[in-house]
Amino acid sequence: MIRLYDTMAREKREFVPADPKRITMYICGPTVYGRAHIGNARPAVVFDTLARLLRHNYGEDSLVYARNVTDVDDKIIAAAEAEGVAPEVITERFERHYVEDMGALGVRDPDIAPHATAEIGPMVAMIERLIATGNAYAAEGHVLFHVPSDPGYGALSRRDRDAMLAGARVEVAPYKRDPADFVLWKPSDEGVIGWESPWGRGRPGWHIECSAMIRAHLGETIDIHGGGLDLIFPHHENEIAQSRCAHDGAPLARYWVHNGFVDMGAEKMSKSLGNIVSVGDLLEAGHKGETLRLALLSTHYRQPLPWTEAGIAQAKNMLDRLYRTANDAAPGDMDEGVIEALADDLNTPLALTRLMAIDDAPTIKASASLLGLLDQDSEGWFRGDGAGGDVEARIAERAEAKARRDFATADRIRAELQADGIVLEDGPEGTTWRRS
RNA sequence: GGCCCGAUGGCGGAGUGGUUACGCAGAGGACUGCAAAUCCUUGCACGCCGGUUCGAUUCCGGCUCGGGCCUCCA
Repeated sequence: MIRLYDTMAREKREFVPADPKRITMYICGPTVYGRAHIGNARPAVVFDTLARLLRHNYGEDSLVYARNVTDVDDKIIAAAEAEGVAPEVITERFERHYVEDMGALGVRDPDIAPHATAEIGPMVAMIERLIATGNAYAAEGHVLFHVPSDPGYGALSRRDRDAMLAGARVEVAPYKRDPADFVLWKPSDEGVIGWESPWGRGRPGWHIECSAMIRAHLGETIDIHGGGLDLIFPHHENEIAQSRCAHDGAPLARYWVHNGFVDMGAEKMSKSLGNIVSVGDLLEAGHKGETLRLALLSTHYRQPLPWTEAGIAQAKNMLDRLYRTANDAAPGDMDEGVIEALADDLNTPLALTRLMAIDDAPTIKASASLLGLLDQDSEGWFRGDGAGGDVEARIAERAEAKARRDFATADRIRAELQADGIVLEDGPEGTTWRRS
């Protein structure tokens, strides 16, 4: 039995899929206009882990996991203009980076990765439907969702109308009937990416993209909808309103799952503050993707995650130990304790603790796969792909020195290799090496 | 200002109405020519003030501090 904390209910609920043979999960994916930072990586890793757990419990083919790519957006348009290139140049470049970076973190590709620009038809259709039901209206080339037309609005974020208006920090556009109304479609100027529509040439608003793609690929009501907790309002609230109103009241998702933030000290990590750490930078700095993944999983997904060098080092040390113990064992049976921890609202810290406590190599190997860890063999982990160079020759040289009890020479060789990041370990079977 | 979330040892972090995990780092020991790895041992905590209770880190209230959202930021 899997339990998940449902943001809508604000409590852990037993997860009961509508159809155990076809579980549907949708995660808000990246807007591809820049390199993914470690905070962007958290939901990708968290929901990848949830997907692994669901597949383990219900069967490999039981899950349909969709993660979209937002490839039409004002920030993309701005980035393209700044570089003087077409938007596709930007979106293709950063989607490629995103896939590479997430791959390095052991994130499997979702089953479906819908692109907003390829789904304009369904979006227009949903907007037309919302106009027909009286939940939306066209004004000055825009189409807006009329929030007061949906009495259920605000249930996920638990805010009432007054609270929303009290804190509004954006000037209300004159064409809005109500200050809370949000854009479904907006006009595109000459030269800006756009599509013909019943309301003129334009482009979709962000929220309608997800609603329409969910409807097109997964259906009217899905089992799990996930994303970062900053998306609760307005993004997910708006998705809920659009989808419910367009689907005769059918709820959009049965479970809402949100991950917490990664923080760098006291400050929120954001591009505007310039204190971001991109996954690419971390990998370039020599950290392995698997280390970053473990660091991301060492805190429960709903808790804020402090991102520090010490935390990365700890994750690396833990993996060293796990790889030593697991050696190159073939996966055996999974540990029930690990499964149970994950099944309790994805308690990855507890699962990791239990993983560390296992002393049977095949069990470690199998259990780690649920967490997306220990995916390579130990030699790959400790030595990497790079050739050992003359390491073996130096080891032989040192063995000769040791044989004649010339420890000064032996220690000098060991120190020289150490300086190159090569650690020697003398064992009963002779000397082995690894990268530090 | 409104809504929401959090506060555990040097760091990370789980969990619990009563004997308080575990990991990383540190210390001591074994092993080693010396190391490394491994094994053994080990110190260190539940933000503050009240309340409920035989008993609270755990439940309730207040406070302080921190974080998030408040119209397109994971």
